[in-house]
Amino acid sequence: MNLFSEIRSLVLDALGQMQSEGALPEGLSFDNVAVEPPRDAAHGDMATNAAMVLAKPAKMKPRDIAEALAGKLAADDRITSAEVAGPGFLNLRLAPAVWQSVLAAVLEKGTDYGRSTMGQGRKVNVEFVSTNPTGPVHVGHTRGAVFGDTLASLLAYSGHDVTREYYINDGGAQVDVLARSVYLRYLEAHGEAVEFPDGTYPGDYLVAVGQALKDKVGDAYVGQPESVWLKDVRNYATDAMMSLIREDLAQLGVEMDVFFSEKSLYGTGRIEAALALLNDKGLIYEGVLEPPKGKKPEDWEPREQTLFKSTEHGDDVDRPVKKSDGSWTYFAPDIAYHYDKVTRGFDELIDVFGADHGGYVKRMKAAVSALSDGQVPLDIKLTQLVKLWKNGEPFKMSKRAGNFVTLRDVVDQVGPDVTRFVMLTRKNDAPLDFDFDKVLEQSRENPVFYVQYAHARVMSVLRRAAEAEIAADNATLKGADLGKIDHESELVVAKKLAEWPRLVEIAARTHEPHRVAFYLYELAGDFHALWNKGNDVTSLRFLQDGDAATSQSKMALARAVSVVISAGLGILGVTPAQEMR
RNA sequence: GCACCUGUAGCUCAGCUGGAUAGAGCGCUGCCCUCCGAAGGCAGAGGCCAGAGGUUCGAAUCCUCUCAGGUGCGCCA
Repeated sequence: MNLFSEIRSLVLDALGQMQSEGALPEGLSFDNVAVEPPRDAAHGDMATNAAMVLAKPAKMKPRDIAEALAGKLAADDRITSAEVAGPGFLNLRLAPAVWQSVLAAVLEKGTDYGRSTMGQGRKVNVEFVSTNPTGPVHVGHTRGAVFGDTLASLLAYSGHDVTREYYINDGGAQVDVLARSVYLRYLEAHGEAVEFPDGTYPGDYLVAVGQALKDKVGDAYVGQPESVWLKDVRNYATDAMMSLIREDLAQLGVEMDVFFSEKSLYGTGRIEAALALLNDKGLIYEGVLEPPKGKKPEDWEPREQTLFKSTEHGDDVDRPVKKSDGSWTYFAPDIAYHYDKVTRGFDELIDVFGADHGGYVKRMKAAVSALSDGQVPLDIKLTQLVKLWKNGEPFKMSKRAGNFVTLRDVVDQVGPDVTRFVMLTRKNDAPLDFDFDKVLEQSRENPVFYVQYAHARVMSVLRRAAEAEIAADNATLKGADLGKIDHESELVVAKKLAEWPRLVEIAARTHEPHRVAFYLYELAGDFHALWNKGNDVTSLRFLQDGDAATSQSKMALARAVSVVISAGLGILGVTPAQEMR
């Protein structure tokens, strides 16, 4: 139930009537007619721009249309007033019964209130994290992990058929480096003194892998050349890293549906097939790229390479798919991978990258556009850097993990719920400060706390009701007399709840899950405000001494708040607090 | 040099794909606890939405240019 679309339907019906009565010309498009909450609540509950949007095509004065429309709308018993304002806005006020019906809907549908069919079951693939299988997940990837996972949940909640996917970069030179690093740890496990030259991974997390390798193969690889052990060690090490990464993600509550191996694309003809398709479209050629101007690489020399004509699909320059020695660039398997996603029948693709991959956006979009003949949209979301703070200083990690802060470092300190929520307190394309002290602070400044506190307060009320022997189970609250919820301060909260379904659709459409976190903060604020008014105005308290019926009505409102908070936190992957400790 | 992102109150940030007098937290000023948890709430001051043009009934939002910060730019992934 989305109240805003209901009222919009009402407006469109009224406009249709006006047409049939000749008060409005035929053939107008109502697509741009919007019904929104006005920026200033003093203007009313909802506002429509219908008159202004239609004035020009109808060749009428906006105020004339608005006046006529107001007359129609005022006849509906949901509308208590319809006033023309400003250049032609129509401000609507809704009857308390409408807001009470919102509460009833929340209690009836539970956390499914707000669920939308907007996605119409469209298949969406969300690829995220996709960190190299060479070590643990670090904080930068953590933000992408939370963002991607939450976006996936949000899309599922709004009626999409979502697949969460991880692309394992196990096909390039970095996994050879990993293998050599593990080999050194393996030698170390045999008691040899080893040094880690530049370009290897010195992190402590490989110690256990080297030991495990020793336990598995004994001394079979000691003193042997790479040709003997490299392939085996590489496979062994990447498997070990992937299980490490899965554990890290599990700590955050992230579960992938598909792990897709880059390696599986090599030697199977799949890269060749994808490029052959591009070639058939005339988008592959041999050529020489210009050096980047201004910042010329020292050792630049022109070389002929196999290039993808990405400029035909919106890129700035054409991109190489083969190195000058004839081997594939990183881009080539990526093309094949995205082609695979297209052939799996997804209606829409989403990639979540770190900001340092911003340079790949245009070429990836160009590739998908070419491969799907423009049929499958690809949205690429970039997550900006996370800066960690502790005790007022930038937080740096010991060298143990390889000189970076890991997901586990963060989760161990503040827990998965706080980690997830805080990662969404900024929109994805703004940098994020993560302050270990502030995120655990118990104040309004800390949105996690503030939202959880609101939920805990509702739970507290329900517990107290039980102590006072007032029934407060869901069935009872559903049957409560919502007509008693009519004080302006209470209706403010109900109105906020009415916005939830609309917010879900906006957040899903824009691929911006942070909107959910901000909404919950606002909802919590409205609820806390009402709670505090109960200090002065006893009739606003949720529990009314000796009046079970009224208490149950008030608790129905409180319960509705907790339901929507639960639904929102559910999308964010955060567990609602039952009490604050 | 080019591309992408960012620029909104003293500080940290929202701002509904173009709506009305631009919002919140912190900080500042003044209030509210014999009262379901004050871990909270109420009120006030504080703005050239980086700057300049343009598009239209209407711009923080769209277009162009400029300035400032960030991230990248073939033979790494």
